[in-house]
Amino acid sequence: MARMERMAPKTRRPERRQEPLSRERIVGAAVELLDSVGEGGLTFRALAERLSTGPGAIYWHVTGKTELLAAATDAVLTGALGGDDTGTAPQEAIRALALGLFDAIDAHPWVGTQLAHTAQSPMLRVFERVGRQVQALRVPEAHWFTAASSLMSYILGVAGQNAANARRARPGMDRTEFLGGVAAAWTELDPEQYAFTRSVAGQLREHDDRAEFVAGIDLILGGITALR
Amino acid sequence: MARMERMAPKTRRPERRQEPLSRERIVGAAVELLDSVGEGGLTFRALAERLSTGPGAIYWHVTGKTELLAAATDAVLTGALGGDDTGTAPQEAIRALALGLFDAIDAHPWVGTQLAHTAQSPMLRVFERVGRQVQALRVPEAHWFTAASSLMSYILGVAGQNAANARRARPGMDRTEFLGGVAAAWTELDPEQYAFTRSVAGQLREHDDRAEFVAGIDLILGGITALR
DNA sequence: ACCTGAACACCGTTCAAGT
DNA sequence: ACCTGAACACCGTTCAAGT
Repeated sequence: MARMERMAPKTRRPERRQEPLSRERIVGAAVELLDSVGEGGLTFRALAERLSTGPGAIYWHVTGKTELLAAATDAVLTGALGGDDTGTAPQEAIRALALGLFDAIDAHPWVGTQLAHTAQSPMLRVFERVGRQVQALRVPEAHWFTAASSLMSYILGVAGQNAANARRARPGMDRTEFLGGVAAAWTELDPEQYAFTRSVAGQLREHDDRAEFVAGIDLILGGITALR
Repeated sequence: MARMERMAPKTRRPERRQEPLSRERIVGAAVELLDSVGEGGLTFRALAERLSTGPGAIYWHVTGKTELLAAATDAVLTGALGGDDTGTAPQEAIRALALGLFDAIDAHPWVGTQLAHTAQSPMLRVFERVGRQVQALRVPEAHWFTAASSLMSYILGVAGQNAANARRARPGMDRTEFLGGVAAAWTELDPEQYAFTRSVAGQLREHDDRAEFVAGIDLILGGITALR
């Protein structure tokens, strides 16, 4: 009896009584659903069940599925943009920002798809963050726009494609095992049509998406700093 | 009566008798439907009507919607990969290839979305084409994979995002009018949160997606050639 | 071998009715 | 003001039946 000191709280544990529905709770549940069951799993009925209501209730807080997906995307991206760059060298700040987005999209692959659909406002925030570092790199003003938009496009574009690749592999498969399989497939391609691809199959096997991603950033940064 | 020389052809116009269904015709009709009514308009029922059959007939030639979309994407991308690079300087060949893809995706914006979903084989073809030019640039072999995959990711990623932007603007709106509107909106952003974005609103106004796209390629090419 | 079209299970969205 | 849940219109896919 003394064993499990179950000092009952004075007030009953609050029964997990249904908090009221809210845009915030809905978007949160949507993100969870997207993460666990994928884009096809996000259904107003499934979402309603998870929130223990009817599907119609959701429409009181959200105009429809499009807005719901946009809000979910926004939530994830906002989380990834949390860091603070003050005091960091511009190149390093850009790498950190890029990796934050890369990891967020890798963890929530459906965000990659959404980026192509909506997501106006998060993109603007990315643009601003990148742009400030471009300024800090002392790039001539005439090149600011090009430099910032190239970087942003690369970051979001590549992160999105990486997520797509990840989705293709995923089914519990081990990473190196997967890469090995693809590399093996490359080796069996037609030697004439795919001479180059075959020649880098080995590099694929020991390749690291994340490192490759940063390497691409550095290529662009190299091009940008050459502008001054 | 002589006015409209309606010289009736000897043989009756061939009645446009129903050619038999085929994977090719189905994919062609799907591309047309996607172009004209967008991704939401591609329906087995709509497609069947356009081909004057029932929806079930399509399943004899195609396993489902996923394969249909992949095939449509493949068809467009294959068309864009038509050119021949032999005899062109590598940098120029890469720009041409990139622009071909950019224009194709711009003309068929739904391809941008699909790139994030499937499209394994067309990506491999892009990779090979880009890779050969990377070799021609005399990049050290250890960097082949990184250089080629950075370029490909940038090309497909940016082209896809451009298509998404285009879709946002499209409704018949004039291009410069549209850019002017966005630039004006940028000018009204919070000066503290969006200092950089506001400062390049003018550059946005006179900016050219296509030129910007190539400028980004050149940045990467700059970084790549710095590797040797 | 190929096509037909009704039928099935499921979806986003609406809305009268409730509290 | 907010929630309920049946109902509507529509979707991808299947399949027995036809030719």
